[in-house]
Amino acid sequence: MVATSLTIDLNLNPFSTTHDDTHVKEAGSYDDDDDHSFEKEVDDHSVWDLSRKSNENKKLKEMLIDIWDKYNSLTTHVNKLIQDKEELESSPKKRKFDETVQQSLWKRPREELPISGIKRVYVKVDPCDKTLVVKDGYQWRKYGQKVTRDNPSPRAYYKCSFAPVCPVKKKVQRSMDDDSLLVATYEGEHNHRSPNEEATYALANGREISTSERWFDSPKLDEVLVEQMASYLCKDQNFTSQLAAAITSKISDIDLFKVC
DNA sequence: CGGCTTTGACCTGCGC
DNA sequence: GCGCAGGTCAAAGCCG
Repeated sequence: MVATSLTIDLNLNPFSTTHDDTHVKEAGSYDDDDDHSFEKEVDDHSVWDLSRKSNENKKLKEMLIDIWDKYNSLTTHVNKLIQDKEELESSPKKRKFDETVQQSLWKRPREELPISGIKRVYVKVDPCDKTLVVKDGYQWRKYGQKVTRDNPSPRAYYKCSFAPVCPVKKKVQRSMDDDSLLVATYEGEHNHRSPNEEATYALANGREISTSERWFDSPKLDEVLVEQMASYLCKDQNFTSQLAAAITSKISDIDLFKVC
């Protein structure tokens, strides 16, 4: 597993960074009778500061994209590991049973299944939560629910909201062995970006996503994205310590201005 | 009012 | 051909 770490120079305080020092000194050495020169210098400083922040903003956006890519690849990797582990732990008899079920599920012999067309994803959920919802970034429309013979838990059938343009279907059913595990089976490949990827893409291009450009216009999307990013960043001690330092520095500077 | 979920009915494939 | 089981349809109801 690859450990991910961030080194972020937030530069939240425009007067505290090393390359700002000379500028602050110059600004502080003006005579009172040179008002115009001082104003011009303040304007220059604002423009320069704006430009610098704009560059930092751009860098942060690039980092956000990178983080999101890493998050996606890690999720895929974890799912694969869980799947491998389950296969190893299951007895030969059970494995044979699973294959029989898998074949009957899709009404096609296993060897005829497209290798990348069908994939299973295991999602840990609260056992008390009886809803068959797997949050995967895409929007789904439920079109059926059925209790199957081999599992007392009902199976939910979903189509991608962009059907018939997008042919992807998914089935969600609680695992027989583990009540807190949902098994999502995907059929087909999305022929569009996920709403999360769409948001990240738009962010990277430095523009808002217009309603017509969004694959779907859900206010929950931003919320989910922000939560995921916040959760990811909070796990990085380097980031949190630098953030704390930057905030402390900013607060002390504000206090300093008040005194002046 | 539009979009989504629910749920019973119907369709389809497979084994006997 | 029949019965069974999984998969899909579509009308009704719900909700924001």
